[in-house]
Amino acid sequence: MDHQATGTRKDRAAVKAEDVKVDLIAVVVAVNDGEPCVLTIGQADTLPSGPFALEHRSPQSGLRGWVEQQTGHPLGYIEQLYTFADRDRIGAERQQRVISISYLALTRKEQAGGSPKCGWQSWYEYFPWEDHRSGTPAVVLDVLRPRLIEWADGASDAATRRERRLRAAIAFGFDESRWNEELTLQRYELVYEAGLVQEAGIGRDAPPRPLVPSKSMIADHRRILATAIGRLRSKIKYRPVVFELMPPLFTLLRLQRTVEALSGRLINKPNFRRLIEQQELVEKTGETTTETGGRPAQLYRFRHDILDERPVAGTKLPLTRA
Amino acid sequence: MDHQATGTRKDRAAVKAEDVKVDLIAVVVAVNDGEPCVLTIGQADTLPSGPFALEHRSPQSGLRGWVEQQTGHPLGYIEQLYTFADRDRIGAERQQRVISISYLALTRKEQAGGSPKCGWQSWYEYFPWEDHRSGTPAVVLDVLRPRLIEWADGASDAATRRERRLRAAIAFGFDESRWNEELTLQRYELVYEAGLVQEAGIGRDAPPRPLVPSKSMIADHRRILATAIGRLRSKIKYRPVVFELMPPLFTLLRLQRTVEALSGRLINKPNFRRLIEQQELVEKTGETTTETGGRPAQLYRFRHDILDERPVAGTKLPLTRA
DNA sequence: GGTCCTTATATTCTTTTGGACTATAACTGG
DNA sequence: CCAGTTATAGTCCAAAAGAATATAAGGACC
Repeated sequence: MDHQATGTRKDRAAVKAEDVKVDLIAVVVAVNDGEPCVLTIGQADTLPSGPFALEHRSPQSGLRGWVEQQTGHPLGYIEQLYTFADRDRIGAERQQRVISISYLALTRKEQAGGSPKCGWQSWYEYFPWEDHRSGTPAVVLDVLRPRLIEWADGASDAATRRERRLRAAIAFGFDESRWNEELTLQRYELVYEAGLVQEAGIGRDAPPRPLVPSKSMIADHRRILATAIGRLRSKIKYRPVVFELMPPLFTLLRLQRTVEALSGRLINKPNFRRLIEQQELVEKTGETTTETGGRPAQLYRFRHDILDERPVAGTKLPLTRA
Repeated sequence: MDHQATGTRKDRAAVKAEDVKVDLIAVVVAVNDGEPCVLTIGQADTLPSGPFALEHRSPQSGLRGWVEQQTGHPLGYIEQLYTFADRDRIGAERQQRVISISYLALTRKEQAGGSPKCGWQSWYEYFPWEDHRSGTPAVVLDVLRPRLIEWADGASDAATRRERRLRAAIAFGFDESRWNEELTLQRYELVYEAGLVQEAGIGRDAPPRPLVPSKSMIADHRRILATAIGRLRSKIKYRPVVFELMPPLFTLLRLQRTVEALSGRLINKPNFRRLIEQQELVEKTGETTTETGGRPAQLYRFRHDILDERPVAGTKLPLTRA
């Protein structure tokens, strides 16, 4: 039992002396040319991060510092994501605790000239099964589905087999259930448990199952990214955070494409416009642009003052109903 | 600028040597006799907590241990709330970093015999302005409203005055805006900034403003509780977590009273029943009870299997519309 | 035993919302 | 000037959500 291992308050001095490391880690998101992107550093696929130091007033301010230093990008909107602190999440056997406080940050690519050592990666390179903008991707039907069924049926007892099949069906929308774009983390965990991604093999008796083609990340950064995607996909439905990703002036179609990029699914155009307009989140500037081809489009601007007036205003994708 | 103070990666050794303390802290919630309650320990109003130690596999398991040891209560549902880590959140001047990973846990009072050193406190004793079940409480209209306006008008420049008035109006639903029960944290922060709670005076030149009558908690535990309440009020709308607070068998009215206790507002009875029934979250047991007085009520049971079938099923209070 | 009170349960009506669809307008490029 | 492309406006319908009312079934009290 856990509580027998916790010790008493007298142990506190001993606890302090342990080797604890606290990291700040950022998932910086932008949408470039209709692709949702995440900021990475170095050669490997690594999220910007750095130790939480005593000089930092708050973790947020520390994070801003690290990201700006490592990537040259100033951060605007920041939101705490999750604190990862399980014992064997990093190195399996090292007697060291690594606590990572993760954050979701939203910016635009053009914000500043990035350093050479960082770059934007489409998040669908890490999660090719998450992009349903052109219908269900082939990798889901041809690769994931059979492998997951195989994994489910590989369980020793019938109850586990049933449970695994059910989880897979819900997460990926196999049987009657529909695709739910918010279940990014659950899907990643399934794929991980089934041993279908590279990082799943580390530190255990890896079954020689062939992998689902996708880019990996170091340590558990891919899990952190999955957490961020799920959170963002959920959040755009009830908070007007998309505008953090938009330039000052934009057309309604561009706004729609941005939301579609994030959610990974298409939206009905007239309904999207109606929703945006009736919420009064944006206002016309009077200017138009012909850069879109076809009839010139109105340029809109986000009404920043609305943030003060309405606390829970949302973008409300027309995706809600079952 | 923050990033100039962060140092480089070479500082890591020095960072490790710093005095960092990581705590786990729990907001354990139950609903007893129609009152939403939080579990506290000791004489003072203190949330159960303990240091995060290397023996703990995960923070969750560590938390379970501490709470069970300090209160005798085993925990069921646990969810990470927020990680508090600002520098001067505990002692003002000590050169020590305290990081608190906070969790929201849901149980029932009857779960087990609690230790003598712990007890349940109605959370409306800490937040008397949050209970709108009998209409807007007097303390909001008679005390908070005038004091907050006074505080807003005390600002030096006109812009700040306007902004403060607006924030107060939105958070408390003063002018045209309606009461939004999810804004618990925003309201606490306003009350805190205005110096109307006891703990606001610590470590700064406290203005001699009379306080709003309410119970306080040690350190920043009241803020953590506010965070938990807001999160829970939001969550019951889209996830069936209320049932963690219910006994195995219950009547629909009791379920409604529980939701009302949490959200702090009344719900239309027929609509609530319809909503619950059409979602198929519960099933009749066939048994009835006469303990409610009046016509005997059907006893229902939560359909636990629904959790496997539908990921995003919610309780959906009839509170959504503006 | 009947009356009244209490609570449970069923039903109706109406407004609002959100999803699908169609039509028209305005520009570009050949 | 015609085809193609995109922008914008409007209609229709089904589902959801709010409010209110009616009926059922027990207990308490006289």
